[in-house]
Amino acid sequence: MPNSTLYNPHISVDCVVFGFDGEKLKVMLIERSIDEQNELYNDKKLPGSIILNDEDLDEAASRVLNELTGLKNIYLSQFRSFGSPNRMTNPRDILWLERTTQLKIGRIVTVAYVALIKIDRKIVFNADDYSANWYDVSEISNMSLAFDHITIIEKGLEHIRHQLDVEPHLLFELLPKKFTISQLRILHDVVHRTRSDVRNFQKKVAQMPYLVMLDEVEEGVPHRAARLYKYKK
Amino acid sequence: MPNSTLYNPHISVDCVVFGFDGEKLKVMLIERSIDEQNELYNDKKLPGSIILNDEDLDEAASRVLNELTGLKNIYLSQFRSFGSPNRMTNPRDILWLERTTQLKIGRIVTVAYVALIKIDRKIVFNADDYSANWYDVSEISNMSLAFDHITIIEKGLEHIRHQLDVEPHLLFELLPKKFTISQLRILHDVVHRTRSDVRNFQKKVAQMPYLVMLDEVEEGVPHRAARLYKYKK
DNA sequence: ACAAAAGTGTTTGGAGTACACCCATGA
DNA sequence: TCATGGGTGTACTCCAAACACTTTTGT
Repeated sequence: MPNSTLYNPHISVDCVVFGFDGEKLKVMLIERSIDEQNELYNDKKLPGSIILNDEDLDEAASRVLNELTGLKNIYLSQFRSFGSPNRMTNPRDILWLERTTQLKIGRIVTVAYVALIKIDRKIVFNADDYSANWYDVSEISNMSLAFDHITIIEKGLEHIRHQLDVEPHLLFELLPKKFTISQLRILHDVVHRTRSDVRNFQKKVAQMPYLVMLDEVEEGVPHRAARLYKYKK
Repeated sequence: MPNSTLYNPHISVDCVVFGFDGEKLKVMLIERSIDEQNELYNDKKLPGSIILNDEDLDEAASRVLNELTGLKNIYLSQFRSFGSPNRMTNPRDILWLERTTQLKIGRIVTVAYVALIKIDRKIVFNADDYSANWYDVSEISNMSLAFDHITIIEKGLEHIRHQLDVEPHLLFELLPKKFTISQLRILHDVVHRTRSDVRNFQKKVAQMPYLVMLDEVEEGVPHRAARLYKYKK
C-alpha cells in the first residue's frame, strides 16, 4: 500500500493499453468496486498509479504495465497530460482514491501513455485485488469510467492513429509474431477506419523491407491456408 | 509573489514560444540572473510558472503568455510533460526556485507547450523583474539554459514540425496579417529544412482555399513589389 | 462439388518534381 | 540601364485507386 514518503500524491500516470483480437481494436480496463453506504458500485478505470518520489514518468508507466501484465518491453509512448481541477470532482473517485492510497489527496495531474500489446501473449493479470479485461474501443463511450478516463481514451486513440500514420511498423506491436497479410490488412483498416483493396494492399506490403515471408502457412482454417509472415527489426 | 495556498508547487507549465523574423525561426527566452556567493551568474530560461491551485494546465500556459506579452488568443498546444527527478539536480536551479517562489520545492513535473506568435506584434515584455528576447533556434544548443529547458525546446521543435505537416495553416500564426508568397515560402522552407521551387510553391499555394489575394502590394522594397495575401479563416 | 478465403496485373488520374525566362520597380 | 527579386507553364515520374478472376484447401 502506498506510503506518503515513497509516493508523490500530486502526479499520476495512466496507460491506455490497446490490443487487437483479430477483428476489433480493444482497450484494457480494470474493474473497480466501491462500497458506498452498503451499496456496491461497479465501474471501470484505466490502469495507472501515482508516481514514486524517485521515479521518472516513463518508469512509472512501465511499472504500472509490468505490475498489471507481468510483461516488459511493451511499446509505450507518452501523449498528453490531464490536469483540470474538475477531473477530481466526483465524490466516488475521491473516496476510492483515499481508501486505496491511504493518503490525503488534492488535485492529481495525470500523465497519459498509450501502450500497444499483443493480445495473444498469455497475460497474467495480477488479480489479487482487481481484474482487468479487454473492451471494444467502440463500446467505451457508453461505459461508466472513473475520473476523466473516457476523455483520456479518446485522446489516446487519436494519438495512436496519428502515430501509426507516421510509423506504420507500430502495427506489428499489435499482431502475433507470425501473422498473415489478411490479419495485417484487417488491423490496418480497423485503426484507419478504411476498407482497403486486397491487391493494392499486397502491393504496398511487398515494398516493406521489414516484412519477411516465412516458409509456413496458417493451420486449422477451413479453407486455403494463408502464408505466414514476420516482422524483422 | 507566490503563496503556498494559491500555488501548487509540484506542477509547472513551460512555453516554447516560436516566432519568425523573416529569415530565421526564433524562440523566446527569459534572462535569468542568480546571485551566487557574490558572483552574478546569467543564463536563460523558458517562460513558465508553477500552476495555481484552481487552474487548468491550458489556463496556466495562457496566463504565462499573457503575463509575458500582454497578448491573448495565441496558438498554444500542449506537447509533452517532463518529470525526471534529475531535472531538479542543478543547485543553481533549486536556489533560484526557492528565492523566486518563497516555497519549499521538491520535484516539479512540468507540462510543456508550444506557442506560435507573430513577431511583428508590438509585444510589451513585462520587464519589471526580467527581460525576454528572441534567439535563433539554431543557437540554442550552445546556450546555457535552466533545468532541462534545452531538451524541452528540442522536443517542442520536433513537435511543431510534425504539427505543421498535419496542419499547414498553422504557418500563418507566424506571419504578419498581410504577407507575400515569398515570406510564406521562406518560412515553410525554414521549418521543413527544405528549399522549395518557386513555381511549384506558387502552384501548391494556389490550391489553398484559405489563402486570399489582396489588392495591395508590399511597399518600400528596392525592386518590384510583391503582391500581398492574407489568411482567411 | 462446393464453399471460403488466398493470391495475383493492368490501367488511369492526380500530385510532386525538375527546369528557364521575362517582368516590374527603385536606385 | 541595371540590379533585384516577382511571377509564370510544361513535361515527366511516381504513387494511389479502381477493378475481377483463378487457385487452393477443407468439408
